[in-house]
Amino acid sequence: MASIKDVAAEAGVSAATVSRVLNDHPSVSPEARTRVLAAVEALGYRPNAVARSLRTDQTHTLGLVISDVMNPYFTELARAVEEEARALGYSVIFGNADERPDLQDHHIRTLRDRRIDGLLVSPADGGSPLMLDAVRAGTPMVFVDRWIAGTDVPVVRADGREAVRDLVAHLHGLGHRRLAIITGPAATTTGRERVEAFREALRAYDLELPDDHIGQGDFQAESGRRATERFLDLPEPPEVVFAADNLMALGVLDAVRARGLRIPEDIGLAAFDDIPWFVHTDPPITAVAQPTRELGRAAVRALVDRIEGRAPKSVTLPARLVVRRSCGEPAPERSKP
Amino acid sequence: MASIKDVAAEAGVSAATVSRVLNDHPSVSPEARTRVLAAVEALGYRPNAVARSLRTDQTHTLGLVISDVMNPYFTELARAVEEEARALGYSVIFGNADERPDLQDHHIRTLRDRRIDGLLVSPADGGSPLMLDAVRAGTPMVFVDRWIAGTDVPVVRADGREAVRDLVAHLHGLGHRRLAIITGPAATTTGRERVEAFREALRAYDLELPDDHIGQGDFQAESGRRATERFLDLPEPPEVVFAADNLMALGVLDAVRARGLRIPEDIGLAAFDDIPWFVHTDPPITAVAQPTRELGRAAVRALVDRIEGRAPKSVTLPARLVVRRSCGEPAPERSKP
DNA sequence: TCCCTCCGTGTAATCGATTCCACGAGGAGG
DNA sequence: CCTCCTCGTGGAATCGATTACACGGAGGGA
Repeated sequence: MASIKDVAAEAGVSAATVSRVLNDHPSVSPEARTRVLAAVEALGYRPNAVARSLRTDQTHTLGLVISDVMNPYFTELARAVEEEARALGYSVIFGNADERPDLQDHHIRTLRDRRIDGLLVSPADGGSPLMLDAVRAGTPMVFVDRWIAGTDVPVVRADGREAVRDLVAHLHGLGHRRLAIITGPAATTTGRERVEAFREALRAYDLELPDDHIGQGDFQAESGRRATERFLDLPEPPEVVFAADNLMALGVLDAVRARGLRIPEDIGLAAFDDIPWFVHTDPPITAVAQPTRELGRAAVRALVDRIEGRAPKSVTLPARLVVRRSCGEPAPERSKP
Repeated sequence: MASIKDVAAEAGVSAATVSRVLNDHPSVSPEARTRVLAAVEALGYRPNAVARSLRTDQTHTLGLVISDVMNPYFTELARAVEEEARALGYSVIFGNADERPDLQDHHIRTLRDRRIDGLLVSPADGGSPLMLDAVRAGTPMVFVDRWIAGTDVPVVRADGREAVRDLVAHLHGLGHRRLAIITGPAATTTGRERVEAFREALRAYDLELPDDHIGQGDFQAESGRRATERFLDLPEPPEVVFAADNLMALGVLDAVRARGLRIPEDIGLAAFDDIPWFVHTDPPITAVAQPTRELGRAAVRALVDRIEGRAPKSVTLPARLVVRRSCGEPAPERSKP
């Protein structure tokens, strides 16, 4: 692979001049410029990003540590992050933590070893020493979706409070009174917040949220299945289950189907996170939709602001309720008569 | 951030010795080794991967250029690739080509600029000059899922021929005779092969595949919708539609639902690629399942073999039919009486 | 005419590692 | 006791870029 010296030789100038042309430094004569450009063309020269990074201490690469790639919500987030990063001239290295703090640490470590310019994290836990080290060491960082308290890292996230209130209003309007929730890990902010928002919304209708109506989940399908089975074994099972993410909703579907029960006739279902497939499940699922792409874009912008010396700002975007049929009473349909 | 010199100073040895300890070179005295290790610990030193890469000409990074991240099949593939790569000591940089050749080229270019050790590609087209350049330049490469003829790049893929035969047998057994297919882009091998396999399987039952029963799709949901509408507008619409990927199957679902028709009563549906959600759609969808994780792992192993100087081998794994209810006649269910 | 300034360019240092080579000490063998 | 080999170590070159600095020549002002 041709190096800058080869180009310099071909163009009959020094490597310094080639570098100046490539970084369009002002003081290069027009003749030198054209000769260099011709040599670059002739050799198909491409600057070695590794060497450049070593010298400039910039990799133009961002790290994204995501809790679970198989979760469509995070997939969409990742896609949006990559798009915006590309638009701003950055590449992205993804790390899939699979909700495991040890894997999360692994990725943070290797990403920092590679001297990425900044880190986008959706923490799987309350913050490992390693992550806090990274923050303290001054690695530019932005939290997305989930965050860790007690740091001054900017946070880009959705606020579901309003949408959860709308959901409870919707359920109450349909006559449901015994509502249950399957939460995420208490170590995650989203795990805690979503129960809190739900509890608060219930309070407005003088509804209770007894402990046996709170299923402890981990944002994975299997935990949704287990929690649902426990609900169904209750002497008086809940009328509606609210899953705090889309994968656990899948688990609910599984469990309900395994017992030969039907949604919404036997039990209702709602989910946090809306994804394309929810339109096509049996039945279509009512969900709280996050502005996922905007979150991804905003997160990258905040991180790049931080990297390039501008003040990054935290962003909170509203989520909204999308009513479908999984809690009873069909949403208006446009089917032909 | 501490460098090797800082460690050397702290340990009272030269940088060369530190390097030797870290790469466990045999000739280092035990005392020097412990002093260096202590200094590394004390300073929290981590080698700069950028500098190391410049010197050794190895980045321990693979590039994965995928046609569409939002497609669950590729997501699963990406996950498997990252897992296996991690196990072998490599990181992965993903590039999402979104089925666009220009984006694919962009990613190949920036990945090569970053001097990735090898490239895993699922080509969105028949091979751009840039991709062929990369092959000719000797960049270690492996094609996964899709491939490009006329290169000696190893290919890791699934063979769906047998499973498609099983599918046609299944459909024929259910009494269906007018079968249609929605294909992928003719520029992709999977786009072409799947029609070919289908056509061949039909021939065994003396069934025709008239042109108006071939919908030209592009592996995206919208094209599945459009093709289905055209099928439904036919004087005698097909009895079953076979979508050549899971996203186009989603489009079929959309189109059928929009007309107020039902699956499988009014029209049957089968898909290439099985994904978790197909169990939960209305109705559950019959699909040809690829051994996605094994493909991902095998692809990484082949690529790493190539990188590390061993002879890489192409791998073809069989796909298999998973029968559900979307073509009629329920599959055996374990629901309680 | 002389001097100062500015412009274009090349030389060399630098980033942080790895690795070749040389050197001194110590042990083995003659 | 001398020679030779091995072992542990440090010095210095190297990877491919960027960039501070020096230098020569041209041009302008006094």
